[in-house]
Amino acid sequence: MGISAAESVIMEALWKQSPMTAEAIAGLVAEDQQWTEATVRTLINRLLKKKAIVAKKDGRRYLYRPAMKRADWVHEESQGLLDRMFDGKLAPLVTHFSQHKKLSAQDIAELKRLVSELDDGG
Amino acid sequence: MGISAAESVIMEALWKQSPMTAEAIAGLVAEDQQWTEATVRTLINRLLKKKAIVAKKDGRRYLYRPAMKRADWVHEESQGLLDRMFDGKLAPLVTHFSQHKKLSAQDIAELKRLVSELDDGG
DNA sequence: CTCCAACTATTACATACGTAATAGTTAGCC
DNA sequence: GGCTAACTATTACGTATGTAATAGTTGGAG
Repeated sequence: MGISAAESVIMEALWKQSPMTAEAIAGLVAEDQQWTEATVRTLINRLLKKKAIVAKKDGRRYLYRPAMKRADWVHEESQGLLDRMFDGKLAPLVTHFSQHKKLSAQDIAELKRLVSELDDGG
Repeated sequence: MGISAAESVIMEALWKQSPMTAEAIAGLVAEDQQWTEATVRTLINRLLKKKAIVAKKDGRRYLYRPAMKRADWVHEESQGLLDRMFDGKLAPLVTHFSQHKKLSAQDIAELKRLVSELDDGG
């Protein structure tokens, strides 16, 4: 259904740079993950099947690129979280963090700036 | 590892009211889910195994109650999302919503109030 | 005591996911 | 044109999850 955690590593690589060959993707993610190239290829194929990425033949190999925008994915995931635990709304999440995580002064400053800009810019 | 989506339905029921018997839980969640009582019992047992809930014998049956606070669970999940897609910080998530979801006037008012209170109360 | 009803515990099974190995195909080199 | 290296595609396998059925246990009614 959705993009799994492991698959999202591939997506992030492609959002950072694309199109890329499977080899290039493997190279990029190898910096953080302990995966073999076979694993990367499996994930690529699952993403293809899910239509989350597309492939275009380039000579003997394929070049892969995302079929969805990162912002859209981020939005789906975020809205999903809000729906599941914050009545679908952003404010209660902010409330939660303000009550539990003890936002840093910098976080608060950032939030204040954001909110004031919201007021301004629309 | 974590609490799955289906399992969280049981948790939410127990956070709403506890302790409860398996039957009572099944009754509560039956309003929203199409699950048989067997399914509810499976989920209860998995949550027990994960130590997310505890059982206490009450005569011939068990009473179940959460072993973790909802706020803690919400926090883990939320922080997980922030870590995975917002560099671990809250402000970028708010930025994302302000740019993409077109927050409603009410959302913005709420956010403004929250932020001003943050300033006040510490 | 024995049997049943009410509970709990065990087992089932399909799909998804994490992780990977092996098989199949094809573009070039000789 | 056939072989090999480089790619892709297929298959594998253990665990998690969603969903549930069946087996086992035990407190009470007779």
